[in-house]
Amino acid sequence: MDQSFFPERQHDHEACIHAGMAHAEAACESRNERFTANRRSVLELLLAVHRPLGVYELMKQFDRKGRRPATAQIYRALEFLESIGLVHRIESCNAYLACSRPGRHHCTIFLVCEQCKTVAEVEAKRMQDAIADLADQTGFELHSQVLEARGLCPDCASATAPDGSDH
Amino acid sequence: MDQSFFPERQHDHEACIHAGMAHAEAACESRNERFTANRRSVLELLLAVHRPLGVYELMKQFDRKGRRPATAQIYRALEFLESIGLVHRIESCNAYLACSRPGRHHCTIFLVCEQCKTVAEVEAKRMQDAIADLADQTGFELHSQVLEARGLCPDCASATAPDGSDH
DNA sequence: ACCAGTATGTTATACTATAATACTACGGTT
DNA sequence: AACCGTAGTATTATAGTATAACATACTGGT
Repeated sequence: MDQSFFPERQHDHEACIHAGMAHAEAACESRNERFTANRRSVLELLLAVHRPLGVYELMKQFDRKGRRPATAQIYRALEFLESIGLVHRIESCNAYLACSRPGRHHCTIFLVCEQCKTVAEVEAKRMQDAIADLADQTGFELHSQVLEARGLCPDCASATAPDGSDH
Repeated sequence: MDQSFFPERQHDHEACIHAGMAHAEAACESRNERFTANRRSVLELLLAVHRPLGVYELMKQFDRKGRRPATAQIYRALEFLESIGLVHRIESCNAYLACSRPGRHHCTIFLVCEQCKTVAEVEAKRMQDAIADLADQTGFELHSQVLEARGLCPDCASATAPDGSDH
């Protein structure tokens, strides 16, 4: 069983944040967009966890020398980050997640753990194909799709297994 | 091209509302649940259109002899209707849709028209299978899924086609 | 008539989202 | 260097989504 789609317990999270920021830096540069302090802070907060954060959560953690930003500022940063594919909105959580595979614009599905809220972002080619076919059949002009699965990640599933066992 | 997944322009909408209410009646009866005035009104409003309605929209149209209900009442009715499969929440709209295939508990995907907001609810067996396989591969314990496609319904797609034609 | 359980009415509050406006920082032009 | 337009920020206000808490009313069974 391949669990590598969910972040491993002992993965090097510092490296993972670092890579995210570095990629963002490059992505902005290549588009001639500015990676401002506002945008930087929001992305940093999102990269710090592998789960979606709501705007209030972001706002509370966002510390610009004591001042709390208004929601509008957070949304602006999120909108920008989303527009260049660095952040995804998770519809079933009304919250935002740092992209774990930036630069690769594959169609993905989000596996959302209802217990620990961790989200795995995994490629969903088969589903993409199924949706495209379906659109063809129905005459629907497909623009985008929302694919989210809800349940328990491997760790939480084994922790809450009916017999309490874990193997 | 099969467009029957989207409601036809000239379909008998009265019959369609009627059938929805009749099914709801039966569903409540069979579960020993009460189909109260509150629940009835909300479902009627949703059945009156083939698109998702937000809670404010429901509230405004909801006329209990001049009195506007509070949001809590609407949410209570929605929660109940959703729990017995008569209503679906469309995550990407933050709004609620009357089920167009009540009684059949298949896995479905919602095709949401971004122009006219009409939603088609179509069976998605292939996607269900793909997700189940994916869950197996990743050790994810699947509870439910959110499948929504966004784009243009056949009518709106042809109306906004680049050449303006419609044939 | 009473009781228990369910649903409602109401108030309050938290969270999500966007509009509008004024101000500021940056880059390019002359 | 002064000017100017654009993009981004700061701030205020407001709309829409969602839930908690509590009192009241309805329903069915004994």
